[in-house]
Amino acid sequence: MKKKDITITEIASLSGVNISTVSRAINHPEMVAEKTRQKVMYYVRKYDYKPNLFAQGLQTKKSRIVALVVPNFSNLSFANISKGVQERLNLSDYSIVIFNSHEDELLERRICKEIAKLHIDGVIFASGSSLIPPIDLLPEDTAKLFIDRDGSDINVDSLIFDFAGGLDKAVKHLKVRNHRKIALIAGDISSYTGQEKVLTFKKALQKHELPLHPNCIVDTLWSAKEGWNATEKLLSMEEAPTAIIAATDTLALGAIGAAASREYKIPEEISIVGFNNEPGSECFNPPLTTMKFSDYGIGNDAATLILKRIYQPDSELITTKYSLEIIERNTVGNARNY
Amino acid sequence: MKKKDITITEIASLSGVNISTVSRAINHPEMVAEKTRQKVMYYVRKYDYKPNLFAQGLQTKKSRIVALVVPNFSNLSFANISKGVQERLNLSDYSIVIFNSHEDELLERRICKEIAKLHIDGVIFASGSSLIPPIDLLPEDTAKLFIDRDGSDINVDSLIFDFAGGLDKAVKHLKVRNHRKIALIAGDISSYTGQEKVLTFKKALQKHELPLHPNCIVDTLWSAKEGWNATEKLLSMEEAPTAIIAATDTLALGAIGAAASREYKIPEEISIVGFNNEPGSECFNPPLTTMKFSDYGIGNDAATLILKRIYQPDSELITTKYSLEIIERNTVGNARNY
DNA sequence: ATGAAAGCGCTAACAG
DNA sequence: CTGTTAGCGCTTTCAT
Repeated sequence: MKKKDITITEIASLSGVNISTVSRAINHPEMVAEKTRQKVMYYVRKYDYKPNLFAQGLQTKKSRIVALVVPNFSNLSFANISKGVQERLNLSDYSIVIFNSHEDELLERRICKEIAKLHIDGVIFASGSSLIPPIDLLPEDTAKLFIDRDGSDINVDSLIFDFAGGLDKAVKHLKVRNHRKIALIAGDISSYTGQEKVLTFKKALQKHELPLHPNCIVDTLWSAKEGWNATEKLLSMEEAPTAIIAATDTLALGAIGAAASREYKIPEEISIVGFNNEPGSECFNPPLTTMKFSDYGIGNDAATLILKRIYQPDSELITTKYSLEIIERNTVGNARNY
Repeated sequence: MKKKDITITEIASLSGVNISTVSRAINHPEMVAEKTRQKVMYYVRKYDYKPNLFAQGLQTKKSRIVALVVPNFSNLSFANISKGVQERLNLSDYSIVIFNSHEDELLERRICKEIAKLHIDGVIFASGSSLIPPIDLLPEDTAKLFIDRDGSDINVDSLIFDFAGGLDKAVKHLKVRNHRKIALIAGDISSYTGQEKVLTFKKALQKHELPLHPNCIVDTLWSAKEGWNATEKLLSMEEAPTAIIAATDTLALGAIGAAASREYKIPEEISIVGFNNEPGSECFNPPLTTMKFSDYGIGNDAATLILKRIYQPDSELITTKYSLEIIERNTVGNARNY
């Protein structure tokens, strides 16, 4: 298959028209006589003409590529999000490329530079890492969107989860089952968003008239191992909590493992609730009770929104909040009465 | 930051030389007088000049981008592989973009077309899905590489795992512990590679003088849920196997969940071995005994190899096999004696 | 060692 | 409605 790609010039001479007419027939069909258009498109299809992205980009400064930047693959809701983005984008003949920053600040900066270099039209940052993405490294006219991080103060569209609402539901769910000492494995709280999570948790406890015990909010990164370690810490306290809320299912996976390894019966002796309903959490041992959002839907919305921002850079700033619903499985039980 | 990128022309006039000299100073330093070069590079650095990829690509037909195509994010070894690829590539000033085919044949084809359109220089296909990647959709001069799939027959470099060797070790490990009835959750066996896996398993059993029981090889996809379902099937047999080998840790996660939900004690009543040592499997309940390869190392090698192929398209075809080592954790025990 | 000039494939004025 | 033309920013002959 050495046959090199067919160019607009060749299509033009085949159709017996000028190259600019071919260009118009493709990009602005309404500017071309129906008959000419037909003729041109016939050859376009026959030879499967594809515009050369380099040439097109050189001219238009657009690549028709959107990037999705994720901090890791461990938070498996990213898989569904990416699928949602993918399918929506394909509908509009855009491509999606994924970058994994591996929760590394330097790498994230590097990625932004690459994105700039590739003249990518829009970037979706999926949260997880502690930092505000270095969007200053991106051209101003690159569309930007945050998932799970509020960018309204820096003029970036955002799709955020109602973590507060979810936490409230989770706490309530636990309180009804007699839990009085609830701990939070918070993920990364070094950031502003992280701090907000802590605040949110405190408020939820307060609202439900539950005490906040010292050391019951533990700061971690995002791997299962981190969840394990946090749980070790929690369960070795003099009076261990009877329930643990983990900020992600992956964290909860580690929490379950650690609790079980200490011979805690789940959910009889310790209750655990996760967040995100990541693929696989229905298969944990035991299956995880978790807070679910529509990951695929969010991906879809994200793609729709970024396209809108690409086409209409000055349209109104959007911040959408997604609610979380509890999925009851087998990691929550009743706390023993005192 | 509206300031548009600085171009080679501007650098040229700043340095008082012709643009072609600037181009040479950057791309072929040896062709330029040391002094001129210094002068040019001074301005290059001062204004952080970056060549325009579109213009460069239009000329050279190269993008300095390598794509990594994965079938899912569930097999978490992809995370480490991607990191290995990333870091090696960055060293050579190449970018990596990731595509997720979501185990969808159509999507995979679409992705290949996008890769062609983007004029990506090299593509690394990480296995998992059942099919041979549609590399015929890629230009002939795009470097290609398979991970975990043998492409030697179609002239593609491959990095493959010694699955046979790993399986042999796993079977032996189990046999020593008195297991006589061992089942395999095989992942997808509809493909050639899959069939080979089945054969391999049969051989391993034979070698260790173990019987192959009917229905003890189960064909699945790659999600945890699939592992769960397979295990349900296995454990509901009249005489259930005492040990299960799962082709990936994710599959094993489901296997553990299903076994536990049927009140099997792990590892006392059922032993489970995974493959790949995916991040998180050390935190399963109980922590998973699994077969490990150097995922980061493979990613690194993959990047090195694809770069070589890009620079020297006609260099000798390479097929490297990576061995697997067992990591003993807590999911394997002794089978009861009969 | 350096400059001049052609051209990669495409889009978008500008004419007609 | 269509053709002509001028670049987009860069690399690479071909001269000098």
